[in-house]
Amino acid sequence: MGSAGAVGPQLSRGEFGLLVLGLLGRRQMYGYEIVSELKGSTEGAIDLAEGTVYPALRRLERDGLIVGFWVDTRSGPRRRYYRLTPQGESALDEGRADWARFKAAADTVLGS
Amino acid sequence: MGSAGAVGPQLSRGEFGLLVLGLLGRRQMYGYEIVSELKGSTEGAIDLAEGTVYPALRRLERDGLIVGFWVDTRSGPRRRYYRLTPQGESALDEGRADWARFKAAADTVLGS
DNA sequence: GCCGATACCTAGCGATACTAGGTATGAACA
DNA sequence: TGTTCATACCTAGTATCGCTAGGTATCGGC
Repeated sequence: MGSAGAVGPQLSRGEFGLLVLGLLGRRQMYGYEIVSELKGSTEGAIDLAEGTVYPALRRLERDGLIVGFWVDTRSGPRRRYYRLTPQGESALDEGRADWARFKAAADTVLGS
Repeated sequence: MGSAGAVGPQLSRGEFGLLVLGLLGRRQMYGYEIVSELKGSTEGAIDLAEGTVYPALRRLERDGLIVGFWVDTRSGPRRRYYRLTPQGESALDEGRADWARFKAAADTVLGS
């Protein structure tokens, strides 16, 4: 699934997971950073709660799409950074394609 | 809610409801028609199950965004048509704006 | 009379997004 | 010293959603 099926199921459920994946496709990041980066880079249009992001990261790691590792800091609590696995890169590619198709389809329906 | 908040919550939960609303913004339709119309006009990219569409229609009606009415047919079972209420039109406008913002934000994140 | 296409509906399941908390670290300041 | 703040992580519980997998009913054609 993912590449062949209709977009609906993919995007409706793993939508935000895909966005997290997209961020991690640029560079490795930690959860708290992802929350503020998402909000900042989208001018507040996408403002996910921590309670959304942390479980999403766990699911992505559970599914083998990302790997996490602890990094100690000089100031403040340690951070758990994540980066994409090869599987994650593939999933991101598929996700981007799914997103493009869904976007086009939704635009057709919404008449934008 | 709707106009002011971040797009995420709106779209992730009412996403398909918005698409149904978008179809009904063009003309009144009945459930079964919506299913095939969605699939057809998006070339299969959006293929919602009946078990998705009928409950969505009930929610939209419950929320006052659409109204349904039975129409007898000469051939086959009767149909329940739906059309937008004034509230539904406003919600569709807001939904389109939300969609545009979310689309732009997601494109930024996904780098498309 | 039976089958297929149409057209509606729902219970139950799995998954998600969010709320509303909680814990812990280190810096700044009095 | 100790209190507060920003950082940074986590999770239980709740509401809701999309889907599966059924079910019912109407009408035309054979």
